[in-house]
Amino acid sequence: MPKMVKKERLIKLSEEIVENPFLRDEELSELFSVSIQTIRLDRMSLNIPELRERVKSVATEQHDKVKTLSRGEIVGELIDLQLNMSGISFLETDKDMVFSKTQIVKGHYIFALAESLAMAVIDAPVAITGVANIKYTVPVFAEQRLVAKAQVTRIRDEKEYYVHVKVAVKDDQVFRSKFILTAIDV
Amino acid sequence: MPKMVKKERLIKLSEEIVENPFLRDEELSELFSVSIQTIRLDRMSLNIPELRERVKSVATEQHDKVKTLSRGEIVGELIDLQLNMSGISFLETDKDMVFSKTQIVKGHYIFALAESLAMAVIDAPVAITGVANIKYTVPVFAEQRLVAKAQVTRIRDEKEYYVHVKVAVKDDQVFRSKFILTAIDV
DNA sequence: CTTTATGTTAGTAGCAGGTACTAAAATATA
DNA sequence: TATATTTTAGTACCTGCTACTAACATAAAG
Repeated sequence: MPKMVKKERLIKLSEEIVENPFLRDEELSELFSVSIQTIRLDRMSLNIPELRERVKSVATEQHDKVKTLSRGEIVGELIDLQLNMSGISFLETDKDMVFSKTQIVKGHYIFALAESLAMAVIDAPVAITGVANIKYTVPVFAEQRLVAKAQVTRIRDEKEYYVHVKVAVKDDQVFRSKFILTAIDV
Repeated sequence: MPKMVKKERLIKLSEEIVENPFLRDEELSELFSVSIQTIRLDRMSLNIPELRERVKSVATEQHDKVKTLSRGEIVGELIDLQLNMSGISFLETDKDMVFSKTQIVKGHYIFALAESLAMAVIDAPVAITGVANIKYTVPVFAEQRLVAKAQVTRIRDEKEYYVHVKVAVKDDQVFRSKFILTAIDV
C-alpha cells in the first residue's frame, strides 16, 4: 500500500482489522508501509487490542449476534457449477444448527444453502425477488449431509432468472424451492 | 480432581480440552493435580496443541462457519406475543448481513426472522413442514429496521399450525410467507 | 531385594507477539 | 526559523508456551 496520511491510515487500519483480525503488527506495518511502532501507536489510539486478544475474542464471541454466514458468501461447499445452468453444493449439518428442543435443523440453514446456491449459479449481481413452492418435506437432524441441486429453468429478458433448488439427504428430498432472481443495475 | 493413573488422565484431559479449549497448562495442572510438565508431556503424546493454537483454531472456525443465529433461538427481538395467536418481532439489519456486491441483505436473514417468529408464536415442539407464498417484494439494505408480524390463521387437529408472517420496513412490505408447522411427538 | 522401565517433576534457554516506556529523528505547521 | 506533530528506534519485561536436560518416584520383573 502506498504511503498515506495518518487520518486515512487510521481509518483503513481499523477497517483492515475488522476484516481480518488475524494480522500481526508486523504484517500490518508492511501493509501500510510504516514501522511496527507506528502500527502500535495507531492501535493504542484506536483502542484496538493486540492480535492474541483479537483472536481470543473472535473465538469466544457470543452466539447472540447474527453473523456473516460463510466464506465466499456461499453456505455449504460448492462441488459443481454450470453457469446459468445448474449447480450442486452440500452442507454437513451439526448440532449447532438445531433447535435444542427438537434437535431439528433450523430451516433457515437449509434455506440459506438453497438461496446461496441459487445466487451462485447466476453469475451476476442479483436480488432474490420471489420464492415459491417451498416445502420442508421431512425434518433434518444434525450430522447429516445435505445435498443441494439447482437448475436454471428459465431466463427472461436476461433479467429474471428462475431457479429450482432441491435439497436431499441421501435419496430423501427434504426441501424444494423455486427462486426468482432479478438482475440489478450497478 | 483426585489423582488418577496416566491412562485415565489422558482420556479426561482430552475430553476436558474439547469441552474447554481455553485452559492454560497451569490451570490444567491444577485441575488434574499434576505438574505443568506432566500436562505438557500428556499434550505431546496426545498431539494436543498449545492454548494459543487452540484458541486460534476455534477463532478461525467461528470465522468461517455457519453460526447459530441468535440468542434464545429467535432471530430479532420479540416485542409482542399472543400465544397461538400473533406476535411481533424486529431486526436491525447491518452491514454484516448484506452481500458485498449488491449491499442487499441476504434473504435468509429475513427468512430466519420470519421463521423464528413463526416458531415462537406456537409454543410447542414443532417442525416446519411447509412454507408457501414467499415473496421478497423489495430488496432490503443495511441499517434498516425490519418488523415482522405473525398471525396464526388456523390450527388443525392441534397438530398443524398455519402461520402468516409479514415483514416490513416502515410501511413497505418486503417479505411475506405462510408457514405450516407440525407438532412433534417428543 | 535389586535392577530396569515407566512416569513425574524441576529447571533452564529461547520464541512469538506483544506492552510500556524513553529517546531521537523526520516532517509538517505556524 | 521555531515549534508541534508524527514516526522510528531501542530496551526491558510479560505470557504461555517449546525444546531440552536432568533428577527423582514408583511399579514391575528378574
